[in-house]
Amino acid sequence: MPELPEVETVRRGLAPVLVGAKLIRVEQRRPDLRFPFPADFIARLQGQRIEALDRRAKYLLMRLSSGETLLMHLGMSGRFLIETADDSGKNPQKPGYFYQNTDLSVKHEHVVFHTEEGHRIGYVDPRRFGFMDLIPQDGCDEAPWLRDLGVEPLSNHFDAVVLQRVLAGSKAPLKSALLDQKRIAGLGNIYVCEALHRAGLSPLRVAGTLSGTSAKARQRSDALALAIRTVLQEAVAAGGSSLKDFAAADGSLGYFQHAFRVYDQEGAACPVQGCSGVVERQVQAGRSTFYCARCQT
DNA sequence: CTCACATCCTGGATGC
DNA sequence: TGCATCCAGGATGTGA
Repeated sequence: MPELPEVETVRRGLAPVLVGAKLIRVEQRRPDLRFPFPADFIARLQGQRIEALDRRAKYLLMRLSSGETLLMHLGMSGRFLIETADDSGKNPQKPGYFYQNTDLSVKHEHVVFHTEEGHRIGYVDPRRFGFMDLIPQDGCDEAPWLRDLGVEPLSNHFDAVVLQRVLAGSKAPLKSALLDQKRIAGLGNIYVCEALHRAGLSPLRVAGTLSGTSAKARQRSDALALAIRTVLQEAVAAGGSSLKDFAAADGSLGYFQHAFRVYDQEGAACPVQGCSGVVERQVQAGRSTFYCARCQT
């Protein structure tokens, strides 16, 4: 579930259950995910009260009463499964929640949080590209995971001028530059493709061409900054995107995938009014890029 | 420094 | 049905 809108959706789903709750028991089912769990992981969590649940880029940050922060990254396939004490598995699904205890979610449930309030929150991650760490709350922006992250695209600190600055001098393809978390934090493959299409910009264009003082560069960076904000806002409002993997097990109700204009739409007509192009797929830096070569220039 | 690429891991879809 | 192959939302470390 891993781009910014999906992580934000998870945060909003978990917050009502976790914020203010006390962790009375934590289970750790294996020594590592993508990386080893930190030393004394269980002991540093059990007994802590959760004071807040924040998000930075694609990271979830659980603020603990001990003064530490539990940092969690969902990788490609990480998700949370929430059950309440009186939940016999028949409760209706709620946005951002994953209820069904399928074989897959049991087999790949690596961490379980039990709260004093009677909730059981399982972390399920088949591919184990996710990870967890404990970092100090004071100066947590200086933690290695967060230190080099770029601007938060939904914050007030992001606009066309900032976009021009972070792309200045880059000879990388625009698509690759936007995926670079050091420049803008939180974009992934889907929303980069979608934002570029909305802005009418080619993923193959040299990123640095959006910088500079020409009217064209200004116009392009304006369009892209707006497209990035808009697509992320719409996706967050839709509860993120639920993709086809683990379809039977996936209890997510995010529905932004129905609003994709180019992502995973190879061969479809370009949805731009008056454009006669067809959505193409091209591999860039080892990953699929979807775009319309006619209206994205 | 910047960029392209392989790599970690598992499961699903597709093709023979 | 079985098996091989390819693909997937991410990010890091390497080597050029």
